[in-house]
Amino acid sequence: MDWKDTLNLPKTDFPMKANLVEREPWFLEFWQKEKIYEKMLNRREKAPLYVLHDGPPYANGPIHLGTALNKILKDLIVKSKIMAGYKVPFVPGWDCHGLPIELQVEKELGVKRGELSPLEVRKACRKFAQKYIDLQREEFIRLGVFGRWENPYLTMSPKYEAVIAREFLRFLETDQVYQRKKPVFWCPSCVTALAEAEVEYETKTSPSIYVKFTLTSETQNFLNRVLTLNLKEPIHILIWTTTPWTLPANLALAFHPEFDYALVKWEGEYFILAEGRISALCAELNRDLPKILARFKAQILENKQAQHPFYERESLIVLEDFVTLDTGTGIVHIAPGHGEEDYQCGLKYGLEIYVPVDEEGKFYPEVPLVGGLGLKEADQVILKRMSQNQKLFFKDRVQHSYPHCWRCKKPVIFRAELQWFISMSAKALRKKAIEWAEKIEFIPYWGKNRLISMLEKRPDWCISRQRVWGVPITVFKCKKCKEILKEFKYYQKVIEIFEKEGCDPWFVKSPQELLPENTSCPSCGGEEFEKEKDILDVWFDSGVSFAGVLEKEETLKFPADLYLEGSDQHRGWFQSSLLCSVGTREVPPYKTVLTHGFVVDGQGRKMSKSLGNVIHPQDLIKKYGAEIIRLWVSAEDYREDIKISKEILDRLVEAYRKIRNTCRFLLGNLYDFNPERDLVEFEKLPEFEKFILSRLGKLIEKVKKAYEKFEFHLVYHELYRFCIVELSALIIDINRDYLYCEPPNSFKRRATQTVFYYALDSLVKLMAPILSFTAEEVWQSLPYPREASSVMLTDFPSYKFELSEEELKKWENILKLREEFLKALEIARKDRKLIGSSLEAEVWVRTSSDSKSYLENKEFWEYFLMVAKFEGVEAWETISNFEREVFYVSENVFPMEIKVRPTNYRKCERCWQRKPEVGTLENPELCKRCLEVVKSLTS
RNA sequence: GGGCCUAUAGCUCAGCUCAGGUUAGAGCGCACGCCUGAUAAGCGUGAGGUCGGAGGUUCGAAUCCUCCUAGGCCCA
Repeated sequence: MDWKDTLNLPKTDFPMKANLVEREPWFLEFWQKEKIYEKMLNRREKAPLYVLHDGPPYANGPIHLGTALNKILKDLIVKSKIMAGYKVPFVPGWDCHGLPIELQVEKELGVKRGELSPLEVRKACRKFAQKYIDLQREEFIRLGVFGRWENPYLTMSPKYEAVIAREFLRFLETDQVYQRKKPVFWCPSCVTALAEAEVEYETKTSPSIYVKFTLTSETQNFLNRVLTLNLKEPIHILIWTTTPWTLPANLALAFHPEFDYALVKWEGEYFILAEGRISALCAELNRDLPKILARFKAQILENKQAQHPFYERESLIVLEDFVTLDTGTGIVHIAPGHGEEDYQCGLKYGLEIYVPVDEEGKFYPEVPLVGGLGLKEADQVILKRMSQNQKLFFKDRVQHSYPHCWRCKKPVIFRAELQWFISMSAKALRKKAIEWAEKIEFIPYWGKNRLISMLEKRPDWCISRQRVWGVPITVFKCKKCKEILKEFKYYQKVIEIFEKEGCDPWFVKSPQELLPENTSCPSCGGEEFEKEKDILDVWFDSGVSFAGVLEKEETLKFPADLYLEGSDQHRGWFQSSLLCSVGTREVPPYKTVLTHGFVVDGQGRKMSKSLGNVIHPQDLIKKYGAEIIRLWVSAEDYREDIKISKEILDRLVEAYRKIRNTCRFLLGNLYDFNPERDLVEFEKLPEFEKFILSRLGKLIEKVKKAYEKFEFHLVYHELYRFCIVELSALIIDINRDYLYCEPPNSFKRRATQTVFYYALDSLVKLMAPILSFTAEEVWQSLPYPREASSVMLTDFPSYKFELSEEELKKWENILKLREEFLKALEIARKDRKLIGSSLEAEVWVRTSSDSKSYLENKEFWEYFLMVAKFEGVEAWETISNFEREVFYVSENVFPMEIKVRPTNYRKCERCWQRKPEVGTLENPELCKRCLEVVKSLTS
């Protein structure tokens, strides 16, 4: 007879092979059709609200692993928080405006800036952004991310654009906005400002000149005194430049605060230059080493003056860290209107941001010497003048890398233009933001310092861009007196228009059409106005999302509980949001900031096309399914760089299979289990079953805590480990006999099933936020009535299952002893080939250790070790010696000795256990237990 | 060049900031063996680490300090 038919073998339709790639879409459809996310929220109608505000990704391409990581992390939080009892509405968003899209659109259309009307460009940009919003939305959904996808927030929607303008006006109203010149890349040939992305670096030949700035007599006297010299001849500060045309704009000379400067005599003249440049300069200029008359630090010269080389004007001596000893003389000529560092220096020393060059690269007519000239001509005139008046020390030509316009390919210049700024100091914005940052929770903790140190150092926020794909800086200026209209009442109408039509009208309507009727300048009574042409920095767009989303949506709240983005956003969104919120609401927009690192390859290097190590989420979905990406996100500690590689993915796939198979086994063995009917009370369970449940209780506790602290990698590790250790290696392996061989409704079997029931119920819920697809699949395969139509509509388990300290200690010991027996069995199996399965073994143990009392229950150990016979002995002399036996002395439990022998008992053909009675009963193939079971089945 | 961060077995992580103290742990993978009633499964045993490197503080450092190396993010 084939006894197999009398066993309770596992039954389930849940397949071993996941087939994620094909199966996932089915669950996506299920969640969508059943409106599961909506139901999750409805279940929590009265629950405490937890708002995770989505930082909008930029809508200009398909998602990459970084975007996927970010959204999945958010999804883990949304799902786990809901299952933990919160209401977590997630409104995804997109950042739609900005230069990168405008550039890509111009490229696609093959047009240059200004060739199309602003509205045409804006229309194309909107279409472009919408295309990628739709694409990314599908990709996010495919990853199993839940949220209000049908109605996301878009920074280009009319309502949102109106909010952006409205928030800008709040800054304007409160006098936190001002206009000031700032150098930008400028193409004189295209007559336009350029963004950094529009600049290409090419090799260019330029003049290389050394110019003398002679000390004023006052400064010279001062220096003589300080250095106790008495030089009558003039002393020159020597500078080097490759742009002679910037000399008319020179206002200062920068020294480094730390360098040693030398006063030298060179061919009868006196010069000041950095000591560290002397020898290099001598080589370059082919001169002898000069005599050093004195050394000094530049501090003594700070705020003194030198004479401009060709104007009746003085140049201020300043100190700057950016001066280097790589080239030049260690002294840098400063023209605040023509360079970024020069500009910063100008601000620091209160210099005018002086720009004598017009939009087409010509000097303004009133500029002495070079008025009306182009830059090249000006170079010549300046050089000629300086050689005439002996200020030109040396002249050469040099090849260097220089910025060029990406459109016309001609060299660009740095030229200061009027820009709009949000002041960090006017209303103490910087101070307030830092004070608030102190109170915000950062995960990891060091994010706080990072944000604060950036806030401390950041300059005023330049919010203007000379482009069209964005929200205009809504400012009217009186044509007559140039007064800015600041009060909101002048812009009421504009905002109303924006709310309905978006901000397109600003670009085409006249100020009269946009202003309220009969507006007159409050300052001079003028009735004609001009409107601002620049648009806002996109960081302002997303920075006010708290106003556009959190405050506008009834389901949300301001401030948010959590913002979660990559660590690059300390400079980006975290900062812009904080500034916008504190600047207009006096409070921060978030309570907690969580940052994650960046995705890197297996060696920890960033992904780049040139390294060829880029991994695309789309490929992973096709190969492994979204589930494996989700598992990857959970498994890696996101606070550091997040590695991904073939090996990591292989490991994850293994882990996935193990978890899946464990669930499958539990499912298969619960096929006839109905918790309502068959569940055994915890207190009535046998001790091993109770022990496993106590471990399950610990697991639940740990996992819920890990979710709470956003430590998902611990969730993954704990769940995975539990499947392997407590389930697969212990109770599944050991209690399989009860499941298969005992009568279906026996206590032993029901007790084991009870453990399985709790384990599966807990596992499927605890893993649902991460392995959403698989958890749902398991849930739909449960053989007993489900408490909800989707696992997503359940709560995290809260089973306790506590054991006493004493019992826990006992089990710690039992497991330790088990290891010793397994070692002895392994020697018998592997080294001596005495046994195969442990069921063929007999085990004797002799010990006088503390553990002795744990070893007294012979029946328990036979069952627990799955051996034919287990005996404790007082002395080895009491049992006879065998040829075929293993004698093992434990190294970890002292003193303990174990003997293992192959058994002589016959194998029960039904349960495969070796029992003494087999062969002596009415059915010679069976053991006593099986005989009874079989009888009960047939009766 | 500056600010912040990271570095523990082949892989993923514990332990390590504000709390230094037994032979540095886990799981996977690997090797070997077993099982064949979870079977493109399952079980067991074993081998893997100068805790990135070098100094220092200390009776004692993976843990505290300094420097260096490699890498990441943000700036210049």
